[in-house]
Amino acid sequence: MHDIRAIRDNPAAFDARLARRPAVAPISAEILAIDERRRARILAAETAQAAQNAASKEVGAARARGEEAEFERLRALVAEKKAEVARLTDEAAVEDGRLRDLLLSIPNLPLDEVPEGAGEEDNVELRRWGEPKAFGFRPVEHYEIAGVKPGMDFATAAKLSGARFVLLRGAVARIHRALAQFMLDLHVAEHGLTETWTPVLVKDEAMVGTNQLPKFAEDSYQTTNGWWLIPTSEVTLTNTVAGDILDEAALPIRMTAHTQCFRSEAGSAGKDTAGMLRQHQFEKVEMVSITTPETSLDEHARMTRCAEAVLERLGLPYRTIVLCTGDMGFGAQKTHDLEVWLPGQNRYREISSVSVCGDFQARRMNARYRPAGAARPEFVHTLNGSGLAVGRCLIAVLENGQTGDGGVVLPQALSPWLGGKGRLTPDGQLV
RNA sequence: GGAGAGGUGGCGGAGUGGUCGAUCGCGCCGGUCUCGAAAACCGGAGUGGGUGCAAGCCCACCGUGGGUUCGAAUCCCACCCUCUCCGCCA
Repeated sequence: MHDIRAIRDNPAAFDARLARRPAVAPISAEILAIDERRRARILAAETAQAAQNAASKEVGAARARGEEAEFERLRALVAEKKAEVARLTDEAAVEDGRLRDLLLSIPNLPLDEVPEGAGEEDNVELRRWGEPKAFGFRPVEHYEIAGVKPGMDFATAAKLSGARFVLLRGAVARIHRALAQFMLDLHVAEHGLTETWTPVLVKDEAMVGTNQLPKFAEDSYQTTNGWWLIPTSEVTLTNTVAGDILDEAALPIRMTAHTQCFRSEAGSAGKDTAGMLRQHQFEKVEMVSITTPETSLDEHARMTRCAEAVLERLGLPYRTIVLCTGDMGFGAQKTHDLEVWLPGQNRYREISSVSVCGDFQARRMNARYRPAGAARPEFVHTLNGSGLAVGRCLIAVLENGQTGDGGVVLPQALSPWLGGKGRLTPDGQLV
């Protein structure tokens, strides 16, 4: 959410920065018009309230002095003011709600350094790591690998749940689990993140805090009693500090969690329907940092490195790109995407997204810290990043390790979580 | 799900109709004392909003939302949350 004072101070600058996102019209004039109405109503309501309070104080005094006529006069005055206050505060609340709704629906401002662009095609590659392997055969997609087929069962999942679900079994299920454990252990032991286990059902306000609501309700699932299934543990991890005033010494807070994630994939009909690239339910190891404003950009670089480290340990070729203004998510100031090489598709595909949100989410969830020595609390900065999407990582491991005969050589780094085993045979055995 | 207890400022904990934004203790900040520190003593400090060049002034906030009353932290209603016990249960 945006700072209304900042918009008031320099509406043109706000519009200009916002305009760097495509298809966003100038909106400061509308905001300021509502804000002016709002402030006028507040002023009127508070003036009336002050008058009521003053009269109300005199009422008691008049009665104590036994001035019956004065008592009755003041009583009537209070009653009159009271009605006025009720009407004016209602009006003020309407305008206040209108302003808040509008502010909640406006995306974050891209940092100046973010490249301008309309969409995916304008993203800028920052670096590449690893060489796509030269196979002596035509590599296939993960679900086409003979050794994978027995362990990746879309038909049974469809029987249970429908399209965009998968059931993993045997060796493939174990590799999937190993990947998640490997990621968590790496982040905890070597990157210093705090392992966290969170609910996956949350209240509205948590979803508002991390900007899934109010605008993107159709992308998530809701239970009959109103809970939302988290689309990412960014929601729970980031909202751990909602409403808090933290000591500066407590920052940065670095968390990681491995959770189920649920997405309706509304609007993605026909896209990535084969295999387990895009599912309604998937696992992700997420990273979230809470920092001071001064350190959030450094933290963004650090978090990106944490995600990259996962792919490097697994020996998976990837590239790191910075998203252009047209491809960036709603809450981000700047986003790095990691794209892993998928030989079956002969292209790089997104496997991680690392974003710095500045104080955008902190304002929504009222998360602050008290700078050392200073008097007033300030909003924290929040960051989130996948480290990594487990299902997609499984795909990458399987496709990059395929040997052409239906088998797969697995990354050495996973060995401790695979009981020392390192290969998937063409008939689906882990050996 | 049932019964009971409770939700007050960074923490603990008073306060059951007005003068309470709220006693007090701890912690925090500044000062006196000290070579320095501790102790002691003195002083300061909540959050948000409105208004003003500013000093300041005004409004709101005692879990949340309603209500009663001239007036609510205090009374009433609903809801949420926490704790204890019971039930059920991975």
